[in-house]
This record gives sequence, C-alpha cells and structure tokens, in this order.
Amino acid sequence: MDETSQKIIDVTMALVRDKGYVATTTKDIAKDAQINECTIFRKFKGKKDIVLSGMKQQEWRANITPDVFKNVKWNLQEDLEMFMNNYLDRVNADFVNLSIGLRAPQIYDETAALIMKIPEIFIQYLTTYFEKMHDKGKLAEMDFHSLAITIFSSTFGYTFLKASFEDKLIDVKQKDYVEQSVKMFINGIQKNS
Amino acid sequence: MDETSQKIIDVTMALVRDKGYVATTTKDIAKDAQINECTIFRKFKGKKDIVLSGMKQQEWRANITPDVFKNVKWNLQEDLEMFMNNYLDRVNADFVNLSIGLRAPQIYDETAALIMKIPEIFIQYLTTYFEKMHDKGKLAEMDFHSLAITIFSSTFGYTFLKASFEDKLIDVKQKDYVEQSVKMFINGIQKNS
DNA sequence: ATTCATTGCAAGTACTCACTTGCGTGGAGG
DNA sequence: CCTCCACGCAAGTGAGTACTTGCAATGAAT
Repeated sequence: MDETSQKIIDVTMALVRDKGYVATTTKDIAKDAQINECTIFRKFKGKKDIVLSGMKQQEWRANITPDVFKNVKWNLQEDLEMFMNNYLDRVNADFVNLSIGLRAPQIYDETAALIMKIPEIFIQYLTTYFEKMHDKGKLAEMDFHSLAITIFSSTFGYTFLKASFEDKLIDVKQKDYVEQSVKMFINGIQKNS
Repeated sequence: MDETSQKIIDVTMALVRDKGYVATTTKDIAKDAQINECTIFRKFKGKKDIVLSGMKQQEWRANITPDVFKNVKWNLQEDLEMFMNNYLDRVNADFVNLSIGLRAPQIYDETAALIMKIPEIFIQYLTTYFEKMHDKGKLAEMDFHSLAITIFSSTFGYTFLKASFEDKLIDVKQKDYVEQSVKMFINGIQKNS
C-alpha cells in the first residue's frame, strides 16, 4: 500500500465517521487528502472500493485480536473490569461513529458482517469464560449466554451513548462506570438485611 | 393536518428509517405515497421540513409520556422489569433505526436534542426511583446515577443490537433478557458460599 | 352553474454527484 | 541523457438531486 492510497483511505474513513458514507463526497476526500480528485480513481475503482479497502485494515477495525482476552486472572472483578476496559478502549467514539457512518444501503450489505464480528467475539468469549468460572465454582448456575449478552449490552450501550451525546447525556467517566457496573454485576444492588 | 400531508410524513419517516435521510429522495417519497412529486413541495417547504414535522408527532417519537412510570410497586424486581419492558416496547427496532437514519449532517443538529430526550427522561427517572428505594431501606447505599446509567445502557444496548443485527447476533427473547438481567442486577452473579 | 382549492402531469432549472480524459510536469532510476 | 511513472490540472460526461412552473382536470361547496 503506497503512501497516497493510505492517505486516501484514512481521510475517507474519517469523513465517513463524521458525515456518513452518502454525505462523504470524492471532492471532500481529495481536498482533505491534499490530492487531485482524479488521483482517487487512479488508485481505487470507486468510492465504495476505498471504504471496503479501509475495512480490511486492522486500524479501522478497532484492533480486536485474540490476545485481548489473554490476561485472565480467574477473578470475577478483575477479569470483568479488564474485559470492559479492553472493549471500551478499542470500540471508542470514533469507531462507533464509523460503524454508523457505514450504515448506507449502498454499502451496508458488504460491511455489516465485519462490524458484527466484534460484538460476536466478545459475547462468545464472555460466555465460555463464565462457563469456566462456573466449573471453578466461582459462579452460580445460570444462563451464561444470556448473562454475557447483558454485560456486553451494558458495555456497548455506554460507549454508544457517549459517542452519540458525549457528556450531555452521560457524565460518568469510563473508569468509574466500569468499577460501579462490575460491583453491581457481582454483588447485586439489593440491601442485605 | 390533512390526509395527504400525513401520508407524506409517514412514508418519509419510514424511508428515513430504512435508508437514511440522505439516501431518501423526494421521488421515492412521492412513489411510496402514491402522489405526484410536486405535491410534496406544495405541502412542505422541502425535504427537511417533512422530517422535522414528523419529529413533532408523538407517533414518531416512541410515544414516551410521563405515565410510563406510573405503576410503580416499590418492589425492585417488578419495577425494574416494568421499566425495561416499557422502554423496549416503545424504543423498538423501528425507532432505533429511525434515530440512526436521522444522523445526517444536514439535519442532525435539529433532531439530536429531541432524540436525546428519551434516554434523558429514563435515566433521570431511574435515578430518583433508586434514591427513593434507598430511603425506603430497600437499596444499599451507592452512586444511584451511575447505577441508573448502567441499567439504562444494558436496556438500550439490547434493543440497539437487536435492531442492527436482528437474531444473527442476539437470539435471546425480550422477556427472557429482562428477567435474567433484573435477577442479576438485584442479586449479583457471584456464588454465595 | 360558478367558484375555488387540491392534485396530476409534463417539462424544466440549477446544482451536485461519481467518475473520465487528455495533456503536461517533475523527479527517481538506469 | 533518457525513460517511466505518479500525479496535477482543466475540462467534461451523464446521471441524479431538490425544487419549480404552467396548465388542465376533478370535485366539493356555494
């Protein structure tokens, strides 16, 4: 990948994140990349091709690799906090907005599967993690898949709401949110009397 | 509001939900509403005007009214399930997709505030509910606002993920999800030994 | 019977879009 | 010195966009 092509990809992905796929024009891309518009079409087949090329790069796919889940301590609090922080660090506001920017009928069919991979991996891993924790006697018997979905939903919900409305809706810092949530997930909120 | 205008609004909102604001054309609207394209501009100032008119109607704003929270029983399990079900029934896949369809730079500035109102109301209400429950001695001392955000995030996350990926990602039914989540929120997941 | 508002129809405007073409230029490698 | 390649530049294509206009037909109210 030559320098110019990479610049085009980076600029395009940033524009899709900020304005959406349909509203991103090739003129915008050329201007931001400081190149001539026709150079875009010398490097790529078309607008869609740029985005699909970008989607193939780790950098624009939240850098999710298997070793995200490597440092498991088999301690509920530590591990859950680590999972949530790992997810929130990677699937940040930029990535959330990019995912939404890709929701255009002209392109969504070809990107949806890739976007879904990330939540899929997390939910799948969480489920097996809970099963193992149950085997170790550290977790009560329950529907582990459903549990994984609940915890993932709350993690995803937080980063999405942050990305959409910033601090206007949610003014809780990531660190505090993770700590507070995990505490509740583990111990529950009902008063023990 | 005459019949034709209402038809135009309904068709437009449905198209924005399915294809996004930018990708929705006035030709599409005319075709779906079975009217001539110029009639649209006799009734409305322009495309943006149709959407903004639609946003003012309860029907296209998830029917959130204060009496959603009316039937509070002051029982953690019953109330949380009621809140979540009320939210999920109203903010369904259609509404989630509409909210995302409205995320276009040409219109988002004028709709973001309205969209944010709904989560705002829920989080606010949940927070005061938890404070009252604590006063009644049914809830441990904690950061109630942060708690409300966690529960709201998990509720929102579920409906959003359902709307985006349908059953391909999450195959848990709403009823089961709510029951399972509330159980965890209340009692925690750690094994009592 | 006349009036009047609503709508359809056909044509058209000005603009923007993705994408193309032909030619010139500058710089790196042989 | 020559070749080649990446790129800039200017101009243009055809299709699509939101939005407009003039005229005719319909039908309900007066």
